Amino acid sequence: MSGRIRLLLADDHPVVRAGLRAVLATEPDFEVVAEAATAERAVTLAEREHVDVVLMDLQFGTGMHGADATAAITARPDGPVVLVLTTYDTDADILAAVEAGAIGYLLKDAPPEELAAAVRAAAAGRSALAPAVARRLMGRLRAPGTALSRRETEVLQLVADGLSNQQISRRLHLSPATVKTHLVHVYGKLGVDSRTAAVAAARARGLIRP
Amino acid sequence: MSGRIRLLLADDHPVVRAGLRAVLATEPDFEVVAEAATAERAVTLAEREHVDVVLMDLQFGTGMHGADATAAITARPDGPVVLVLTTYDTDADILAAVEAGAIGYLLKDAPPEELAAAVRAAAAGRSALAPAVARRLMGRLRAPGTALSRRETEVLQLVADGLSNQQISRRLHLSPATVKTHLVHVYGKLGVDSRTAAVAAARARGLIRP
DNA sequence: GGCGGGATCAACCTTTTGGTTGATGGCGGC
DNA sequence: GCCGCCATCAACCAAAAGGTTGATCCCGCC
Repeated sequence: MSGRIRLLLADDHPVVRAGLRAVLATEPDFEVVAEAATAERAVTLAEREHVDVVLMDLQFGTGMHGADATAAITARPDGPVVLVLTTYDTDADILAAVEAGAIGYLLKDAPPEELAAAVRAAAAGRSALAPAVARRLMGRLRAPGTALSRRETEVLQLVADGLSNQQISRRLHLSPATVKTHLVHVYGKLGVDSRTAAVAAARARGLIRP
Repeated sequence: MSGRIRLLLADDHPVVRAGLRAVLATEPDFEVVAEAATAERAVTLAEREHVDVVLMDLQFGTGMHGADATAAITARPDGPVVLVLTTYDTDADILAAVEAGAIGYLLKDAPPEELAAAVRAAAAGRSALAPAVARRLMGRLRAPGTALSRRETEVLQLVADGLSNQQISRRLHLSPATVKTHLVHVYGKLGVDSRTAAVAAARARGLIRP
């Protein structure tokens, strides 16, 4: 194994970047070589600097999303691996990050030791998932039949936006009966029995946009 | 002016605590004397240690909410002042913190200088609000007739969580008729005519937690 | 002391939703 | 070709939610 593991921190919060620096500085085999306050800057730095692992937030205040930056970085051959480090663990976020090529997914409340272990795993090409995240992925694999269809998700999103069945039927050029049918199926899959509960459950699972 | 400003950091994320420590350590007149990973511990430490300013997060993974801890700390005479430092800027959070007695409200994406300035202001008994927060409070003062009452917000939050009127009435020890009355008032204030639309509108305006 | 707003509840009625059953057509897999 | 899943629609009934009117109590304010 060659020298120290070279890290790039990508997070829009100065406090979080300082915290990561401080936490990672206690590990002698780590070296933080760059910081990025935006996703765009992270992509630039990842290809310009010699970096082994990128610690990537998903939500940036403005501009590119962390998942898009992850895709851009991992698309390059011989590029660094990307370890996602975020506050949220919704299905939508996790899936987006995994599909973008992230090698690991950590939550920001992780203790420092777990963080260090995940960075070493990522640098060695091994995957690193927070326990809560792993549980979510497992649950999704175990119960694939409960995934909402495209149309069901579309209808549910409009419900979350506050539309009535009739408004949804007009918006999607459907009969009100069809909207009701879709919703009844959604209720069954989510284990709820009202539109507001369905929206809450879908939000909690990250099935619709926040 | 007496000695250095003594600080207590209350946040459930180790990385954020380390970041605050690192950022505040660059100010020679600051001294971080304690850290708390839970709101309960923050209350204990705030009365046991000699502390001037508490930097308080609002959301803790489990247990007491930061606003409740703030209320408990500021209820004591000669206690420290509480400066709320959180990621969110919804009306509900801001109002809860202000009513709990917080002297300031900062967002975690604040640059270090702003953070330091706010701490000094708080220590001197002056209020410190992030610009986005101040804007929200102004907007609320300009349109007071449309502001939701405490009870209305409480009911609406439970609606957003997916509860039926009957479940809400049981949860809050109310009659179902009262829940309906509150909601009708909410619909009028928000300009909507259904519970799902009310939740969507309240979310868009930051009246309930995301 | 009155006035307004908040919080509480009741009765009544209309509209919307939820739940069920059933039916049609398309599409992909074994 | 048949089966399962998705998408579409209909009719019917029961339950929940929305809308109105009206009432009581308490509190802070001028």
